[in-house]
Amino acid sequence: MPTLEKAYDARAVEDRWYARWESHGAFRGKIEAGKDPYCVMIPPPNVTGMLHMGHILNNTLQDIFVRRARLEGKAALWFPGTDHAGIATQTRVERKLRESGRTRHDLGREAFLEEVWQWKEEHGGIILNQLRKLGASCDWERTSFTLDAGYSRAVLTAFVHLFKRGYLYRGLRMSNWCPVSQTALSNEEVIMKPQKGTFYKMRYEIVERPGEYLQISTTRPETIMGDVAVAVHPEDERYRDLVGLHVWRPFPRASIPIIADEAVQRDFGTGALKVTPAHDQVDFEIGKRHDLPIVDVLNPDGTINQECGGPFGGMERFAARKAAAKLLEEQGNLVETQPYENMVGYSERADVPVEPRLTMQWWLRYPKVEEAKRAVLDGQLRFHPKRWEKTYLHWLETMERDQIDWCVSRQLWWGHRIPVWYRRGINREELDFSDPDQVHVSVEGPPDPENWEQDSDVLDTWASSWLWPFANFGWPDAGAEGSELRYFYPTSTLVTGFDIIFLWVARMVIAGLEFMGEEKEKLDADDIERRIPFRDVYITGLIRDAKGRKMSKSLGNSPDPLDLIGRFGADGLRFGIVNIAPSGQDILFSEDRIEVGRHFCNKLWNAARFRQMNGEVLENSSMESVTGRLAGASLTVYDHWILSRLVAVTAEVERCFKRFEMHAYPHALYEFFWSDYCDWYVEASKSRLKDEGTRGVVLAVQDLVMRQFLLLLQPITPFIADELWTSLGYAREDGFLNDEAIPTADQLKEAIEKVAGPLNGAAAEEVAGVQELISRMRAMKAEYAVASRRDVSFFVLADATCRRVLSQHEETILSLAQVGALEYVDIRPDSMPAAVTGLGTVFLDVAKAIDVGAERERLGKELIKLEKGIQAGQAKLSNPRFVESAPDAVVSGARDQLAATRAKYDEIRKLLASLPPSD
RNA sequence: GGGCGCGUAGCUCAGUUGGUUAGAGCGCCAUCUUCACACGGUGGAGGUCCGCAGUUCGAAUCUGCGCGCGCCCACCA
Repeated sequence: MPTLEKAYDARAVEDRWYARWESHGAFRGKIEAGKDPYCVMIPPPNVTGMLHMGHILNNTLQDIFVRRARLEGKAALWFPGTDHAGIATQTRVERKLRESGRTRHDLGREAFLEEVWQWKEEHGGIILNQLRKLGASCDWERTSFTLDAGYSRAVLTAFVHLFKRGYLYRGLRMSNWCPVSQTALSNEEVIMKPQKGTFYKMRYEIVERPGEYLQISTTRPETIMGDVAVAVHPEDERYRDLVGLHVWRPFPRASIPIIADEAVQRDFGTGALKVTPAHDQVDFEIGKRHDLPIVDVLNPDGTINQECGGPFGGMERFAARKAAAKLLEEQGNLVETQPYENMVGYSERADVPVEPRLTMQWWLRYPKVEEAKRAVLDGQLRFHPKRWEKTYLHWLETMERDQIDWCVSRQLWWGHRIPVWYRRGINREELDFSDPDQVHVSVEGPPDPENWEQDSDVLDTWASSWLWPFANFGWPDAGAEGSELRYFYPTSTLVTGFDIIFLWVARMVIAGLEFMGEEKEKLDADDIERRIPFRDVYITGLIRDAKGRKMSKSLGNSPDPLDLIGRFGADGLRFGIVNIAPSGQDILFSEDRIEVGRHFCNKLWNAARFRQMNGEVLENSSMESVTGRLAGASLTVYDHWILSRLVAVTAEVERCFKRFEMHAYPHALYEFFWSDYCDWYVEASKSRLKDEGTRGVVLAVQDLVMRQFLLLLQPITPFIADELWTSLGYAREDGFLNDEAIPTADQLKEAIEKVAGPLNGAAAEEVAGVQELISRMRAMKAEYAVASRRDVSFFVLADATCRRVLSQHEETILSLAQVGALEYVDIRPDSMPAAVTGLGTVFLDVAKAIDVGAERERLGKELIKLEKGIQAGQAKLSNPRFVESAPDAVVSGARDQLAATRAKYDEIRKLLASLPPSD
């Protein structure tokens, strides 16, 4: 058995253990007869991504759930993989090409895709190795990728099904266009941001009344060329007589009608709206209602086009805005400008304003929205913390009410190409999608490909990752009785951030409901139960810096997780980050806040070291072999107390997992181990360790505590747990903590009581009394500046009952309070500082004259505190309604407390009276 | 405009069916290098639980109003 070093060195331990785990296949998830399945699907990181703090928190929590499940005897599987991340990855490779002066179009589709695959081979999967450093217990042999052949087949199959079931359609609609990525985006990929700009008030001359003008406000004068009408509210008195007339559009000069439409807000701006159907959703709808032409003035890259762009053809859109304003001014048509801030949609990826643009896209009408809501309302799918259920439901309700469809096509090359073929030579504008001679939709493609042309778009990445929970198990081919899909699906817990509840979580639920079973229009409760992709969703907060700012590259406030692992240890980082994560709120990160994790590991390490130094490690390979050493032994009150606390902390951890209160989990571990075990139990048992006759019992208790504690701890700090598991002799031959079963609180209690008899329920109270006494004695020593002296004595004034307790604990008291002797007295010694405790009054023998004034003040302060307590207690107990209505336990508790407080109060009064008069 | 949440010690947060005289970590002050651990021990200072009103025998906890802050959703150009 190697001796442990003085300070814990995580580096020396962690890599070694991970390699052992992996080579022994410790994380392999498989069907195990008689065991309950437990499956976590990793939220697939972008294949070219790097580990950031969000991943650390998220994946630590997943690992905690999975490792705990293993200890609870479940067949656990953590399924890893990466996401092809269409826009992000394609953009990266295009950027690289641009460095050598090329674009993807120079290469052509096929050659470009080869380039991307090449990039993926070189740079993909770095993040997976980083997760190994963190200790993630993924089943790496399964590592999935959303563009793998099998996965792609699932994606295309889903598309074909949805098309055949009538949920997918192609349509010319207003969509969010990113001029940088040059593709359409879904609403969820557009982020609204406040943008400072200008509000331009301008005037259009009325055609039928030369010299008269209509004033119009806009933030976008660069789209004037696309104006096809001016709209006012039908009930707006100011403009009623103008409806039906025309105004002159200033450039290119043209006569456009003044129309009335209810979509116009009378009290906004001038109450007259320029209508640009090609570049605004509202305008588009007004255009439809009034049968207006559509004039598109933009190119796909956001520049103004030559055909309709009038004088600004070729200009970049924001330059054109300024130029248009200038031209208005020159024409005398600009009435005034004012600074203005409005919300503008930005492309999430490219971080530029998106353009509402009329384009031909594939749209998905969401199926099973009603069922997705019911899954949560009926409690089959649970969010933790629960309040996120409202966010989820709210989004689904909006989708349903406003019939918002999902734009699933992207004008990219990197992704799943849409499995739709159009017969060559047919006008694409007038296709009949129900005619298989014109449009072919299948996974395999048409049998005569030479006569067809495939849709050039690919699918939104989220339209592949929404199948993640079942596509990874081989759907649509798998699903037979006895298959992994049957065994592990629905998966157990999903851990993710609230930012993708819409993008991913809700859509996975919908996909599960739609595909995990026979095609069915309406689902009943049993169907929902079987089809949902997971039962529990644990939502994490966002990691921010210490000032509450989002972490970002540009701020440079995002620490490198690998660097942190190097300095704190993966265990230290894991413990630290979970320890500071409040329940479902954002997390303010700073290094000194996670230091506690490293310190805790070191404390644990040294406690194990202390155990090692005090006696040979004995046969410890099962709980019974440890408890067996307690048989027939006489346990002290401290033993009873710490073993009761061990049972209690085991129950507390069980509660944390059951209720998904993961912030309370490290707190419970920390407090038990540091305060109860190290500060009190280990310290109090030191004297018994020096005695041959009692050492064995103490070591057995320590071994039992450490064993159970390592099992409780392993999910959060797996490396050090396994290291100590082995060095303290708990490991079976070549085994891991990973393979062990954790005793439940009930099992632990039963095992202890079987050999040692019932645990003493009153031990806690007795220990608390001794702890109070010791603390008071230490405090007095510190106040009188004799803290470092061990030869001071205390006099004790106590009744017979207390004396009996004190004498039983005398050795502990002397050693923990660092006192030479306790001397029992029957009368109050004069002129000594004193403290009143539940076990009697203690007097510090300072062996010199005390400062009477200071002592009087000290006691006086305490008297005031006690007085307040007495008043509160009296007020309560003299109220008959309290005595009648409060539970008996509360009333008797209040009585006991009042009595104890009174006793202390009286004793202090006597102490004060016994002090000599201060002059 | 609609929705969600937060306000407790200098800082970050616990406090889950209302029940003793409100807690932790960090920071701060003092003290100790005593044979597990200075990544440590011991002691201490520090709080009108945002405010007001209400319900109750009893409120940090429940209700209402107000103040301050954060986030999400949303087509007022």
